[in-house]
Amino acid sequence: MSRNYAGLSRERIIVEALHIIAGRGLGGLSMRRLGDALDVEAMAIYHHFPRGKEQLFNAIAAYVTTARVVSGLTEGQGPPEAEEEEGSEEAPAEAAEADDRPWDERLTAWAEAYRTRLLAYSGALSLLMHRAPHTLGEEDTRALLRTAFSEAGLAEDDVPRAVDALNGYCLGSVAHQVRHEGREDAPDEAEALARFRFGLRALLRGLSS
Amino acid sequence: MSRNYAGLSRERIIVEALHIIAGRGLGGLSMRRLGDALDVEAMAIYHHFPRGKEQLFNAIAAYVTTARVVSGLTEGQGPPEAEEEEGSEEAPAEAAEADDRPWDERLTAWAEAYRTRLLAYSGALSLLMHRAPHTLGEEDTRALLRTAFSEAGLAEDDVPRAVDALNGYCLGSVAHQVRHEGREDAPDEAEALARFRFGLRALLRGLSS
DNA sequence: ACCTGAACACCGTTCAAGT
DNA sequence: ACCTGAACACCGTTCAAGT
Repeated sequence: MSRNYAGLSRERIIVEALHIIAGRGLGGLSMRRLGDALDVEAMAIYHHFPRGKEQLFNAIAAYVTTARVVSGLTEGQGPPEAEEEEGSEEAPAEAAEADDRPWDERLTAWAEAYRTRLLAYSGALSLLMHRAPHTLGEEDTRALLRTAFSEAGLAEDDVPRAVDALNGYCLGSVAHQVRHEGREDAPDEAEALARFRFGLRALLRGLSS
Repeated sequence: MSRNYAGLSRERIIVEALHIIAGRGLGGLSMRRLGDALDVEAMAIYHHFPRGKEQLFNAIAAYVTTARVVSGLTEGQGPPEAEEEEGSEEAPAEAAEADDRPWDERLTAWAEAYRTRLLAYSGALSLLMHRAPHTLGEEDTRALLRTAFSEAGLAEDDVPRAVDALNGYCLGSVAHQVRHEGREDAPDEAEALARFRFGLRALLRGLSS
């Protein structure tokens, strides 16, 4: 086989990797398998992720925490992945049109969207456990949450605590759900969503009182 | 080298595995390295975990969710690991002496102990993401939490939702903290604990109102 | 710049064998 | 029952080479 202009890109690699993770689990993702899926020798991936699998994992974690979920899978916007020195090719920022809904509706909407995203990439959930990507998307999110909690009347010192509590609740709820998936006593998605909302309402009520 | 009565046991293997995970991360745990640490050929481990690394991971997850933290590390009680057919050699059940403190104190005490345990084994946190061990310890815990929430005056249908919310919050808070560890803007352990308590109080207040 | 192909050290697991 | 040792298929990564 001669030359192969596979038209590889960070995003294509990440999306394909998420496909494999969805199908065979995180342990089923190998550089060679990923290469096969991309019609490329495994080593070609190293040209786009010079620091190898670790860097790919970081990029996936960044992608999962900032990509938009459109259909059943992916169709996200680029891999932000600022990661140390790199010049952070960032996503188009989504217009961020002023949202005039009350603070609790904004927080609820954000939380449910975040939950949906985490659930869509649940196979990669454990990657998020040890990687907190430094992306603009994350900063935007924190700003959004901080503003909402300020509007809710929280003391200045309490705002970052409330932001962390909400983040923790969302991540943990999805983890708890995925963790029990496939068990006979596991609730179905409808009940899981009901439970998520129940706890979310309680948390927001408790935080603002 | 002739015979080698290494005195291997499930518990010794698990504890040693957790040592390696603490030192080199989950990715640094290999059967061969684990064998070396136990002064044994890697293949000896398969006699105690016939289904290999997957079974070992399950056992570690079960251990982490039910072992007691004594000193800096481990010294937990045996690997419960009911796991499908197996006859569930369970831990001695810890006497479970009647606790007459009010419900919110009991829940707070449980949550903080759980957090401490998760933090002590934070390297194995991602193992918990896809494995929910079926142990007596877990059942005991759910019973304890259910009772407390019932005492708090929750409607019967709301009790399991509250239990899940609390579980999710604890797991997610630790995950969120570990995720940001080593980042320059990460809070220290004192502030992390303060944030955990802040969110926990809010959640309990919201759940019982 | 982008991709290949051979090579190296390491990995999980099986299987036959030892005591 | 408990452990060894060789073997096999697979893995991540490096490096020199091709275009």
